[in-house]
Amino acid sequence: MASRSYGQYCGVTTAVEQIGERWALLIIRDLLVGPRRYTDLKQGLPKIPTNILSTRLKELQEAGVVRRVPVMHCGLVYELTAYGRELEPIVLALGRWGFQTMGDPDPEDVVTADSLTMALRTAFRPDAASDADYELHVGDVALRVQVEAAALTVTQLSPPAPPVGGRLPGGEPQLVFAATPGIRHVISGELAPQDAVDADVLQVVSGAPSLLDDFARSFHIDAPSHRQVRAS
Amino acid sequence: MASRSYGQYCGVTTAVEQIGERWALLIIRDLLVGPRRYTDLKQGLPKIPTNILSTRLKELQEAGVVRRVPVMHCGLVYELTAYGRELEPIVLALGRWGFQTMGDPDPEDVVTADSLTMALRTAFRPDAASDADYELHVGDVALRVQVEAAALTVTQLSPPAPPVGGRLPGGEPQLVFAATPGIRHVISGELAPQDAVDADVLQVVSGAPSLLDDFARSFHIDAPSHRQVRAS
DNA sequence: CCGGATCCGAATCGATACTG
DNA sequence: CAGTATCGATTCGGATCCGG
Repeated sequence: MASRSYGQYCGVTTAVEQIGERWALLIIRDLLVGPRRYTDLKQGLPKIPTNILSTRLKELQEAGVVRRVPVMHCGLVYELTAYGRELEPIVLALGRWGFQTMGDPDPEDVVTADSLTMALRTAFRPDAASDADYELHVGDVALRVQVEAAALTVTQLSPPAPPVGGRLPGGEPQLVFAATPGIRHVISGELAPQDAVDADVLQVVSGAPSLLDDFARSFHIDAPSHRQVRAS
Repeated sequence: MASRSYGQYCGVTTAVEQIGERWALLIIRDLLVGPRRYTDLKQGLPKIPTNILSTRLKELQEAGVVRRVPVMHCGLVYELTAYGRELEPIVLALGRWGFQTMGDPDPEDVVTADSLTMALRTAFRPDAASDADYELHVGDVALRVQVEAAALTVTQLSPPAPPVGGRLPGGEPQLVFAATPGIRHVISGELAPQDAVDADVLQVVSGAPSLLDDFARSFHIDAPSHRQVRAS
């Protein structure tokens, strides 16, 4: 295994040796949402081979990033250690960085509940957020998105996952809407919410469409000023 | 190449597809210090195979992270684009994160000028820094480390590299000292500078040893409070 | 169903050699 | 100086299988 060493004595190198292997950071991304079972992770990462998943989980435990916890009612879950949770700002920053060059989705690309949850966290602007209670649908994924006092709470409705805090969201959402991947143009500010509705990128199921403006203010990632040049 | 896709539509996934391949982040780390030639990168990453280096450089250009720039007097350099430079806070945060679990160096581990430069940047605390002018030696690497008005300037003396700003540091350093990798215990606060001198972790070549205390205050990464458990 | 382990072909990585 | 070319060693990906 020393053959995989980068041969340098440096903090960045150490970090990359611990979490730089293929799939590792995506496992961590999902675990940042909450503890997950092996099967949950496999479903959230549809293209990961099962042997890679178990290998990575072992390596991440070895590195002190992930912990294996037995759960009383049949089963066990993987969860981040305190050390692993320190990666949250880094993963969020990486998500913001990558967002800027996201193109259109491949036909085979999926949006999972955990990745969408983290995407909302990357885009959340506490200082610009107004209190609101949304229900967001993207493909098969349904999320309850609650903003209160500059704090974001995301609960997965479908597929259902236990809320992190332990409480289920009460009451009715003020706005229920569905989005296509084109919503990224709304998040980047290139497309106004009303125009997105007109272009069928967003669809209001119930509630006041004007709340979409609040949503767009609360969840925003600036488009890159340096016009990205990409060879196709 | 689509076989290497993670199959998800998500900012983190996009980022990892762009900079998550083996060696990529270490190339970026070195380029964050300044533009580098192919040969410079190869020397800074002694264990990278040359075909991997050229493959990564091509991929990073394709992703808009790196640019290839011809230089007037014979040769060409690679440099980060504006998009690539946005990774600086992420790489620094990763370096701080990884620093916490750095053990002792393998016998074959090396310390390079660029990795040490970035290590100093990760550890730099602008708010706690006092103005000073150091010369630091670690192995074959010699660095001029200047702190002025809460700003850090690192110049590579050996091996010599053109300073980023274009100016060579003037005057004499106030303190010249040599360090072994054990300096990480000083950076983490586990070892007082004086004790480090007594333990031969640090050696003052010239200047007032009391300046080492300023250095330790200016460059600091807290040890993990959550005592890391690592299986050996 | 959960939590993997095993097997095998395909792709990538690593080391060295070589070239304009 | 700035890379290609080659080739064996590893790892990855996809599928199947297995014990609870």
